[in-house]
Amino acid sequence: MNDRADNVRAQNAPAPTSAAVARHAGVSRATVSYVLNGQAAGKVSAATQAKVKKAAQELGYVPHAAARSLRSGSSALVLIAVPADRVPAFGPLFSAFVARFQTALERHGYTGVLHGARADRSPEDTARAWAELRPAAVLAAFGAPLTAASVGILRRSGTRAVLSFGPPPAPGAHGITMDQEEIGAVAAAHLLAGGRRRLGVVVPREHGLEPFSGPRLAGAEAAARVFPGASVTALPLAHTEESAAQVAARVRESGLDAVFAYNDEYAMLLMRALQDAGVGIPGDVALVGADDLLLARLLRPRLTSVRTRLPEPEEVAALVDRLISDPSVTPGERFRSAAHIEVRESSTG
Amino acid sequence: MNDRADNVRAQNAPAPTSAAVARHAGVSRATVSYVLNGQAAGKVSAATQAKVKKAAQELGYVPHAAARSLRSGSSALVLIAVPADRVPAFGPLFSAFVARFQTALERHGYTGVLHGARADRSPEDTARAWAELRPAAVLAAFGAPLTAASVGILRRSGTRAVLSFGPPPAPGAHGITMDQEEIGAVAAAHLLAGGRRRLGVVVPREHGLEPFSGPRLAGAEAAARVFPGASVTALPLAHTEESAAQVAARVRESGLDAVFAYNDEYAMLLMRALQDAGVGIPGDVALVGADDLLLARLLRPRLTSVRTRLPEPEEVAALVDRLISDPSVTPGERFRSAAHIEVRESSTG
DNA sequence: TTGAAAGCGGTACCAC
DNA sequence: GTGGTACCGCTTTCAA
Repeated sequence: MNDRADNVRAQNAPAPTSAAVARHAGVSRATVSYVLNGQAAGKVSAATQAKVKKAAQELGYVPHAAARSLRSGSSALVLIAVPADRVPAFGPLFSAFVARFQTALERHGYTGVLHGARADRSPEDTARAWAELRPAAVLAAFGAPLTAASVGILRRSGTRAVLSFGPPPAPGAHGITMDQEEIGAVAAAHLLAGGRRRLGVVVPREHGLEPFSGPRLAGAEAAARVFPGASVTALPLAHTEESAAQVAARVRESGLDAVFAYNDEYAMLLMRALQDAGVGIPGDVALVGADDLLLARLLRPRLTSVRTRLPEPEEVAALVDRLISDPSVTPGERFRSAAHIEVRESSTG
Repeated sequence: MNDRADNVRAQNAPAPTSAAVARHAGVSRATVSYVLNGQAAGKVSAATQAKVKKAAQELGYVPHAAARSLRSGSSALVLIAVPADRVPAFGPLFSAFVARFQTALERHGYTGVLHGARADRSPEDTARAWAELRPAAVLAAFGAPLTAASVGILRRSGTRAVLSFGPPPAPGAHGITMDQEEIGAVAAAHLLAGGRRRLGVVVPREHGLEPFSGPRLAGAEAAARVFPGASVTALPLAHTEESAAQVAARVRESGLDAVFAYNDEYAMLLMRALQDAGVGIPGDVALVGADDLLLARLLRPRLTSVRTRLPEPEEVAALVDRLISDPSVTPGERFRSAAHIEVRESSTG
């Protein structure tokens, strides 16, 4: 073991290039390129191929992705953009999606990487930062900023596919849309059908969830409009116990008889606060969450939850691949989620 | 709106290059480079600078990061590698870390991206995949495969810093180590000090958590060894209700009086199952989780939880920056977490 | 103050 | 079957 010496060597010795491999194998760079890219069939003799592979092996040669994509004019990079300050808010559903999506992309020959978009920049600056990497595709997830202008920046700089994952797509982008309004509407419709009329809808205070909370609230309001005597109250709630206690008090004072809590995690928070405040669930207040996490089944009472199916990561990867191959396809929505409600104890009775 | 035409244009018109900007501004490529990189002071007249900037603006020019790093010989990319199949298991703590880490890196001039490492590849193949991107640094988090050989591959291909985040570092890598044994030891010591002697330790069945669950179990066993009459039983548990019910039954039958449940999420799962099985907490069984999520305070009884502080993302970013600037620094551990236990109702009495 | 040109690492056409 | 070489977009020395 001689770490120190290794380090010094590592910083002095430049990375082996294909030219180095060629020299070491006694062939030309062209030959190296053919062999190492499987273009050697009928061009390079088996003996030469073996020599080249051996040389590459011995030198520890690793191709330089940047040089390759510079020459070929297209990169294998797929950017999965998420708003950096909201990452913690997404939870296990999205994490699982990303993990499988990256794997699926790799099978199609792409490298998917997650890139956090800073919130303190304009959508255009953000798009320029992405465009510098010359990705083959950008998937802007969950409200990562995407405007018509930023789509233009990306496309002009050679990005072959721009997709919006979550919110409706910006003009020029393809969309994999999860209908947030429907989630609110389904939750509210269930509560109204159960006889509740004074609905509260949690609106997270956490910055950046507006693209979700707004439409969910709107969907609930729309559903309530068709029920005579129904009302909907917005309930701003931060993800802390203090805030939950305040909202619980407010729920009691204003005599609400049902709450759609944005998602399961806010629902758990609020359920505790309501119970601590002596509010019976579902007796006094019916409670509905969303996402249908395992969490929902673990709460007591078990939590009714609206589940919106995410698309299969493999399908999205295939779509991205298709769009990269043929970017002339007219932008449009390719997937629209359907919301389904899993009724449990927290909203019945 | 003419999306179709825009698309066709987008695929035909190549991305504007610095040469295009030069032509459009009527200057040389060199001048463009100086102006756009702030090297223009005392070299280029103000009038020319304005011309260049205007031209870049008009053409929608975005520099090509690959070409730049190819020429300059160093990239601004920092790879945050995580095992793809384990991403969902990490939870909000790590997500928040990554978000802030990326932001901090950006302030140092780097671009941090999350890269999922497929589990079905050898550590060396994985390292080669990373090396193709020629990152300035690689942070292998939470058991992304890192061996002495893969560190070598990275360093030889020009990666200036290789860090391990979580497990102890492989030879040649720097380490930001979170001591898993200590977590188990602290939990067990607390339970033993409270008079419990028949300890169970949850070992998640989910693949890929072994680097954490193993040491946590070992730490608990070590702590138990100094208490006469104390025993430790490993409790394999999958993250499902069925599995939890089975483990709960087993806990009751084998007369365990305390369980360290790996983390808060498994603790919640098991708490429910135990309560459903009529086991009193903390009366019959004391329960301890880890991570100290908000979740822990929301459970009833409130959950005792071992918290291990993560390093500040800003500090890690600064460390990465320093290592990139001076890669000759001898590898070593730069941070070692300290575990702290937050005692609540689930383990007292 | 500006421009010409070399070259980073790889690819692929064309000639031998 | 193999090698020479132009070129991808950008930076940077060296001359003008």
